[in-house]
Amino acid sequence: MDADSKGNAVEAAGAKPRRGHGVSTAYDTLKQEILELKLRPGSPVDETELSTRFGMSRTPIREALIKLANDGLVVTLPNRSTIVAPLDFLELPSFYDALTLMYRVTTRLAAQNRTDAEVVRIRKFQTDYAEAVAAKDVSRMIEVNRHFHSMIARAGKNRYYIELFDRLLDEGRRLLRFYYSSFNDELPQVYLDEHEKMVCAIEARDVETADRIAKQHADQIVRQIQSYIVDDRRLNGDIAF
Amino acid sequence: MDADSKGNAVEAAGAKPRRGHGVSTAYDTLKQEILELKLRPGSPVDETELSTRFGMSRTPIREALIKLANDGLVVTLPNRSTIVAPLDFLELPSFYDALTLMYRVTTRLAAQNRTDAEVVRIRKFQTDYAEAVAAKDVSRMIEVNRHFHSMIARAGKNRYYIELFDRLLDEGRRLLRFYYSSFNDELPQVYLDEHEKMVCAIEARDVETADRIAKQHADQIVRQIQSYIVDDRRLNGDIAF
DNA sequence: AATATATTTCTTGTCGACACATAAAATACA
DNA sequence: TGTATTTTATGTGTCGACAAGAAATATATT
Repeated sequence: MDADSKGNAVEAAGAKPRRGHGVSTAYDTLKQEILELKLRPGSPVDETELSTRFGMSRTPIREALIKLANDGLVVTLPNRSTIVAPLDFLELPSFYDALTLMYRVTTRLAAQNRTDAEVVRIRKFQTDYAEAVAAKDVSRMIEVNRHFHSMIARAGKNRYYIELFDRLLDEGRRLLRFYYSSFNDELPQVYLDEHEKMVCAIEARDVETADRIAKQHADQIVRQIQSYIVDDRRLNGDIAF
Repeated sequence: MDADSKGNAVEAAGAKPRRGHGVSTAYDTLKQEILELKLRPGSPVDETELSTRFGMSRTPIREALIKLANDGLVVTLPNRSTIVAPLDFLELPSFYDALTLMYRVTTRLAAQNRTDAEVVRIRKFQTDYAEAVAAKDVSRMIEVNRHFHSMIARAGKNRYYIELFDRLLDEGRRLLRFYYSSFNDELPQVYLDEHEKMVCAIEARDVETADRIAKQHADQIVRQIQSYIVDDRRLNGDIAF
């Protein structure tokens, strides 16, 4: 399972790793792998193993793990190994609540504070998303979707909302990944339309409409995740009969 | 200025510091000092100096600083000394906005989800606050105020809101500290009354009232900070004439 | 004298090693 | 056979040291 993952991220021989690139590469790589579920939720993360894998000392690994712990992507058990943060289904209601609120607030603020340049950048992600849908590249869809909404939050220019929202979007990315097998071809089109309306409202500086669409969009996503979970339950439930 | 601060946090000789208490003591102490403005915003934080001061290696100091950086209390300049996060007045509008929203959301949720035990604990902080007001202990007032609202957020039981709110409350603590000289004796009583109404609404599970009081309370605090800043400007403005 | 270059200094980023704490394994005991 | 205790093993927490990078100082050059 992790046999081939060893050594594939080792710096190429002869490369000169700049001072301080150790932590960032470890952090970025691990974050990506956690979000894409290449590292399974709950699985242990061995510092020593990572240090050999990344070809660096344990110190930068350690610092990267602390950052990941602060992002909520990893849980540190004192004196014992740290593990990839589990997907806690009991906390899903909190997640839905916060996600919906942040969708609304960031989209509202974007409609208020956007610059023209930011609208252009948001539209770029929207076309990227459309391409991913056309290509049926689910992985890319999930990633671009995250960037799309993150860009909207940035146009809102509230540092606190941006950080929380990014975190929620990452968590959502893990959830969607977890259930991406049940993705059917209908839903992406709904998202695409909602995104379009959202961009238009932001461009028109129509705060109330932006708010309404954001709420609608959030509800849509929450319903989707919930339906995934129901489907999942049904599969496991078969055994009981 | 920092002459007497050296060595006052060194572990007593002969004490056996448990494994892992290094980072937490450094983290807690530094956090406290930053929030109380004993460490001035923008001032450099030297790892080596701290390691001698706390009587431990640079490694745990480093890890504590990374955590503080993630809390936004410290800014790390690559290959350069890290500094205590400056109070950025340009970001105050964002801060007001987020603080108000979090006041409302957490108080709403507390009214919805509180247990009886939590109401008791919230009331405890309320009486502590009253005592601090009676004793005119501004420092304690600011600290207890933070715990009071943090406890309300905890009663709301949304992890994401709790974390963001705690961070905002800490930032607010620094701001209040910065201007605490202008504290007059009228305002604390207003807060006390509002807190009382807030607890009653939470106890009665009256979500709408809780929301209204929270907004009112947030506006009150924002106005206070703003008036402080206006007074501050006026002082500096005199030079221009 | 002013600018450009070399040197020194100082702090961070990284390393390898060691000691401690916890879990798992092995043993003793009822 | 099941439970309590000791032993081993594995991985973390901490340390001291070294090297790289940037600012500050000194030196050289026009």
